[in-house]
Amino acid sequence: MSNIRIVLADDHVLVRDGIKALLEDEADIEVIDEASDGLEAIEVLKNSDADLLLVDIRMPGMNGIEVVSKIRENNWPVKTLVLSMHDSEEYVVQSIHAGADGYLLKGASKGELLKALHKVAEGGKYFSGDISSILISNFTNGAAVPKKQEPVEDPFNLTKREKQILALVLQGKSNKEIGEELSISKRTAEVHRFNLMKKLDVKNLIELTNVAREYQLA
Amino acid sequence: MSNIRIVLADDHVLVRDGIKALLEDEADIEVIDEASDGLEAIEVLKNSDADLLLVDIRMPGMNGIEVVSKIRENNWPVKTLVLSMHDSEEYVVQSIHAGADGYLLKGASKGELLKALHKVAEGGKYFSGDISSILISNFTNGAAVPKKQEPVEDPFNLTKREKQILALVLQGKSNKEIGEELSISKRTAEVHRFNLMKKLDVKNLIELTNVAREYQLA
DNA sequence: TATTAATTAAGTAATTATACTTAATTTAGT
DNA sequence: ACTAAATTAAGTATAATTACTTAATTAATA
Repeated sequence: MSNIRIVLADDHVLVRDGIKALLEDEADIEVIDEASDGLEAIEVLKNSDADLLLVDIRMPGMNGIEVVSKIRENNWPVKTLVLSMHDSEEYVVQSIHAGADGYLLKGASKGELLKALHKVAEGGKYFSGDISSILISNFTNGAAVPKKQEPVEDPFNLTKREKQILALVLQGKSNKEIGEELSISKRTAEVHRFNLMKKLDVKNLIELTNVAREYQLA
Repeated sequence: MSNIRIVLADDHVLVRDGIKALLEDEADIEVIDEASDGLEAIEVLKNSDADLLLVDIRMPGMNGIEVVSKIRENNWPVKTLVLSMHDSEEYVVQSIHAGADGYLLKGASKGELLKALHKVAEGGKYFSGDISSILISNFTNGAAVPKKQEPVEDPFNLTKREKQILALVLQGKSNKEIGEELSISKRTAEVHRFNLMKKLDVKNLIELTNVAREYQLA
């Protein structure tokens, strides 16, 4: 197995140096870059082939959780291990939601850090300590429970024909196919599609499907 | 502190008797009633001033989770501790969602049962064993919905880059925008998109979003 | 190191969608 | 019956996607 290439992100030089020192004599771990805040971390990651980002939660500008979110949103092939000086319930849950691969509480030892790094680098998950209680409390107090959305009255003033066309669009049909299905000109279907986009204020199909889903149109 | 008044619900007499025997020499615990299925449990609870329902998941008619749901729905002032002979992820999550105050796995000892009973009776929560991994896995796969969605190993053989492009496509980005974002040619983005469509065997964006959602790709 | 797999990117064409505008017909409501 | 709204459809242009092929350059793995 190859080396684990790590990027360190923490706003305290001392902390970074400390961690580097800890990892110095690990043959299979390599700190290839550092960042002192979230934005810098993003920049660094863009131009690196790091395997893993070891990131502190609390940082100026963009915090660790936001960095993790960004990474996951864009599907960058980097694992993320979040370090926290606080075992706040909030942060743990947020990190998990953001898609972090692991979470280490402040009390973590060197051994635990190494264990976590390896586990995560291999594609696993690592969450330190007894966070089940934290998770459960969050699980039960509704925060993690998806609220059921009430059926919103279509606020877009779609006409019947437009709804009809929308349904077909959402089935992946092309304007030509829609035209054939409804026995109208393909150009007419185009117009309807155009008007739909305008009314729903979207600029592409993806947004259209999202809005349609959200408002349960069609 | 007053006694803990318990109602036992389990379809096996033997199990009920066993638990009663276990609790017999506990001064502060009192089994005030029993039920052999879910419906009976509901009836019994209506006409009692029990503090806690100790209920098995698997029961004829109405199962333990449904009973818990009913109790929570109607806001009856009874704590609920769910007993499970199976440590299925499914049940744990469902129980928590239903609003159970505690969950005991089959491996639980007498000591653990007592601990759980006291904790729950006091208004706390008790979840046995290491269910944090269960919770996390359920927590992370999107909504904390108790739907049984197997952790389908992406059967499409998408490469890292392809997953990355997929994420951007699903954000409604055009090939040009994707190219700019990843600092590659728009033509390259086109190729990736083309390969994605082929691999996922879809013929338009709509199907792509559906498949991606279904398999939780990206 | 050898070899496969992944990423990159250009070429060529055909098809589709986007972004409007204008305007002729239906339909529907008052 | 009158009017507004809805449906129809064409014109014009640009942009984007689809559907391939070929092929060079990295990475990863055996």
